[in-house]
Amino acid sequence: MERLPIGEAARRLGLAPSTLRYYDERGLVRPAGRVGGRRVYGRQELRRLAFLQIAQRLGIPLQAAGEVLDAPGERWRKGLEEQIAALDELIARARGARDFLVHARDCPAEHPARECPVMVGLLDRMVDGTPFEQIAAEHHPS
Amino acid sequence: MERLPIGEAARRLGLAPSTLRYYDERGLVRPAGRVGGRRVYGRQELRRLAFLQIAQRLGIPLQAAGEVLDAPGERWRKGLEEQIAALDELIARARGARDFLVHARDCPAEHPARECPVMVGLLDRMVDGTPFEQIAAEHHPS
DNA sequence: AAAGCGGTTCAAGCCGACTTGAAGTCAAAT
DNA sequence: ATTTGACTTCAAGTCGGCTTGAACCGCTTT
Repeated sequence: MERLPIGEAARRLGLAPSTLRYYDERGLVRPAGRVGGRRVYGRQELRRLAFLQIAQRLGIPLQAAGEVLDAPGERWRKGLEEQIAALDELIARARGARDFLVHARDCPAEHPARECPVMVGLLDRMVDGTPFEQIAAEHHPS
Repeated sequence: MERLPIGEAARRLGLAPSTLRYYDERGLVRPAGRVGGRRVYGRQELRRLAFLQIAQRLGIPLQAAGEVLDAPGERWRKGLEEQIAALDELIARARGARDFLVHARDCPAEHPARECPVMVGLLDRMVDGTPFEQIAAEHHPS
């Protein structure tokens, strides 16, 4: 059972040791134990770190991710439902935005954000209160 | 030609007036002008704000979004290419993560993050250095 | 014995994106 | 005449997520 010192654990996940200390302090990922006062990390902890990394790259706050990770049975599943819904929304928005940017890129106007009628029209709808989510969804019906 | 005071402009976009002042100060969105010392916003500025809103919700830093918006012709298109690529990556990651969470949700284990073999296996691959992008891409080939 | 390495704690600093508070201006409504 | 409301500036505060710096410890290598 390999138990890695902080530096090695951090290296594996592409993080700085200070980050792991910070996570420890915040109670997000506590080391498996201490050996001579030094933090040592095991598989479980590395997995927790990996999980947090994924969550974080998707814009989920560390706090929320940590809670999902610690929630038992039912609560865990509920937390996941929320995150899945959030991801579905994110994906829809991203696809809408992508189409939008692709259009902008292909538009012959010199300054599409000012001249392109499609782009301007879309922005104007936002200005008039239509949430981007909706515009994105229209253009990209799930 | 309607020129809205800061409060009205902010309301239209669901922002706080202080946010618009902040954007002005940072040079991201300057009001169309001043009337009696007060900021007034026109269509162009509202569109800029809408654009920044979209960008921001996708995790693009304000600075970057503002630069894309101001870049002329070729540079604009280059900036867009980058953002489109970034979005493609984001979408791929999000879809991978979604599958991952869906699996976790459907896993009968009490604590999937600890017990579910698929989940644990995935996390372990990350621990061993495989970037999540790659794992996500495998599971969700574009 | 001294230097280097990798850890330790604690406090402070930094960045982005704002928000909040204090003090003032101005026009319209009571 | 005064109060209300929306604005102005400027300085400072907040929050998340770290990083940095100072001082120290214990082991190994030179």
